[in-house]
Amino acid sequence: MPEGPELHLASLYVNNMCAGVVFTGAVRKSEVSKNPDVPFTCEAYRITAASRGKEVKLTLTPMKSDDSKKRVKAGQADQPMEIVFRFGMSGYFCFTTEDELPKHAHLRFYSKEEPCRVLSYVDARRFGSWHPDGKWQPDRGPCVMFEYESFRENIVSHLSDRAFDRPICEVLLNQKYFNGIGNYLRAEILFRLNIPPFASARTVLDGLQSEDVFEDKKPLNNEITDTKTSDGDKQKQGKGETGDLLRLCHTVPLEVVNQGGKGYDPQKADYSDFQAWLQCYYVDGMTSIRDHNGRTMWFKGDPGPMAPKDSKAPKAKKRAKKEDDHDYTEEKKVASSASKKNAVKQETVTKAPKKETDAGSKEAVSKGRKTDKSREVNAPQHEKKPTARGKKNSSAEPTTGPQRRSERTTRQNSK
DNA sequence: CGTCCACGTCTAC
DNA sequence: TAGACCTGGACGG
Repeated sequence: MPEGPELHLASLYVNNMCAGVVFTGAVRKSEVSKNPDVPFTCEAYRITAASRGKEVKLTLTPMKSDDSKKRVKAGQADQPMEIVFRFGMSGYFCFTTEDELPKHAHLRFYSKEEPCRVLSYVDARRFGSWHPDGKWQPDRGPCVMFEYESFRENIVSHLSDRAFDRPICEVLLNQKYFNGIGNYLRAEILFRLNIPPFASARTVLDGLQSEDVFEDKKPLNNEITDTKTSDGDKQKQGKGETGDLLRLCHTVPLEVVNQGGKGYDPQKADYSDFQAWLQCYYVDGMTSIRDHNGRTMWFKGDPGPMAPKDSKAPKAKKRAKKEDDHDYTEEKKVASSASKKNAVKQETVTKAPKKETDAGSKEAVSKGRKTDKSREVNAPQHEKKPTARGKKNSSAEPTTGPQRRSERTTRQNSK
């Protein structure tokens, strides 16, 4: 759910769902949350939202009342309050009736309706946070989607920063420069330009200008153009019709925003559109290894010179999840309508069968459970292919559906 | 039932 | 550069 596009869609969701809605009372926090209390109580207020990179800001605005001039009741807010949210791995906003409150609704705003509805910040894993100070996190850079010019300028003018000493795929997750880019976006962006994920960031970015020379070019074109125009070595990416790396850090997230979350029918909201949109992340036939921070990097072809030498390949499972959680597409609609859970889309990545090279034995993974990341998995050196696991359906390709992208499992071995 | 994995930061050796 | 912080879904036994 939460990379720049999802945070922005969340802000649109709040603005759509809460337009015209009057909220009242105190802002309530769940017992279990360690985030700060939000000291705001008001007889009547409205809520609006805005996003910047991977943050969303809610503005609570007190409404004027006849007696507002006279005396605001003690403890009642008369000034707007702003709260900045970061979504962690599982945060999202949801507007429901009180009895439909989802599990893990950690911060709640109650409407004045009867029966009332509640705008909730929901976060199962609780990695997300909110900050009543109302400030965008100071060290985060300009939004890749909506502050494009300053985003470019910020990078071009700081290329000497040691932060760019690292592989481009790791720098893309540095929010000081790429506010809004996350794990699926970095894979999609690098894949489209055929940039080895572990190529030096500075080398890849060197020479790019603050001004986007593709500015008035046509928006984008999904062709993968594997034209591979790279005869020479100096592949200064950026040719072709898509634009340079920085431009894609802007346009690719916007493609997700423009999908609006998915189909036209909010009730059916499933994630097949999003899955169909993915060209690399978690896509069958692609390769994946863990970067130096233990995050899985999906790509195709040459990993690049700075690839972790010991590099481990992530397991290889199946996948039938939903990428884009939460359907922020619904325009306002009565929250009470029955929403049936339609079956979730299944299908998916069956790992390509491969010969499992690993010796199996080797040093046992003595460290037991670690944490979210950094699992030591012996990687078959040559082709690190995730081991195959059972395959489910999906074998035959429906004549109609585009399904999993590129069935061209062309294994373009690097060498 | 147990293991592995997940759209992200944070902070402590 | 490791953990820490969390819950839950998909699989495997």
